[in-house]
Order: sequence, then C-alpha cells, then structure tokens
Amino acid sequence: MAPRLLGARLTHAGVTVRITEVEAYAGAADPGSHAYRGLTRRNAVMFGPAGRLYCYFTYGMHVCCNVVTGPEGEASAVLLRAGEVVDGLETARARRPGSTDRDLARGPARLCRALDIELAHDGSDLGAGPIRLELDEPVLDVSTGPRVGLRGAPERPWRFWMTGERSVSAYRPAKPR
DNA sequence: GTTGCGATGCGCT
DNA sequence: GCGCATCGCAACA
Repeated sequence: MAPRLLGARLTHAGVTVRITEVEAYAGAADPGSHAYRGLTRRNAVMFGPAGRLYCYFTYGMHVCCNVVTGPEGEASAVLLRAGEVVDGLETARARRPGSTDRDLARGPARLCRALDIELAHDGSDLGAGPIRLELDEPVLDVSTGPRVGLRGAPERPWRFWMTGERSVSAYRPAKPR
C-alpha cells in the first residue's frame, strides 16, 4: 500500500503537496512502530479504520503525519516523509520563511508545516474533511531503502521514494548517543 | 555535498 | 527521568 501513496496529492488550507517519499509501519508486530507497545491515547487512531490521518508530536517541537492503511485493530500506517508543493506556493512559502521551494515539504515535519497540519488534525477523515487525499496512477520507478531515524528496530527496506526526485529528504544515519 | 550539535516538551517505563 | 518516525544552523569538503 505504501508505494501507492507516491504521487498522491494531499490538500489542506490552500496548499497541495504531491507525495514523493513515504515510510511503512506494519502494525503492532513492528518494533519500529508507535503501535508496538499496544494501544495508547497517542496512537489510538492507528488502531482505527483506514483512510484517516494519524498525527503525532515529537522532539518537543515537530508534528508528523501518517495515513492509516490497515483495517481496524491492525494499526498499520504510512508516514508521509516528503513531497513537492504543486499548488499554493505563496502560502507555503509564508509558512516556512527562509526555505527554498525545494525544501518546503522535504521532510515529515516540514511537510506538515507547509500544509498547516497540526496535532488537532489527528484522526481526520481524508475523504470527507478539510484535509483531502487523492491517489494518482501507480508510480513505476520506485526506490526502496531503510527507514530513517529509528533505533532498536531491525532494518527493513520499508522506505519508498520516487527515483530521482529532488524533494526526497536527505538520508541522515541514526546518531549514536 | 557532508557531519555535529542544541532546541524543546510529551509519552512512556 | 530518558528517549524520541526532526530540524536548522554552523563548519568543513
């Protein structure tokens, strides 16, 4: 399901982003997933039906968002890691002053900032509410690699991006602390 | 292009 | 308390 989200358009508050990079999280059995330790208040939306937005707050200042993809109870989701702003460029620029156009949605927290997606949007229905997701034709040239920034999770090639896309986030190896 | 580091606050053990 | 599905900036190549 994750690669099918590549090329999809996510629209909110006057900005549309074309998704170019995603990462899959496979339910409660995935040690890298927020759902690994079971149902909590924060990850509750992951355990719900597909087609909703799971938003979370991290590092004291950033919001990232996922599309829930599995059926109720499974807790599978896909993190939206990067995209390209294709509409509402002026609005997105105003939300991220100092950024180049290429970097506007290059990274999961930057993407949410460009779209003005916040914690309050956790659980939003992507087919009905103010946030809309429209799938595109399947992308043919897809690259895969290890997920970014996880510790204590086995390396699984569950990061997908459109080959050659410049809006894909730079790979930063997890830093030993 | 790369690497290193601090910011900052919530969720969970 | 500790760790985090990150980012922006500075320094270097």
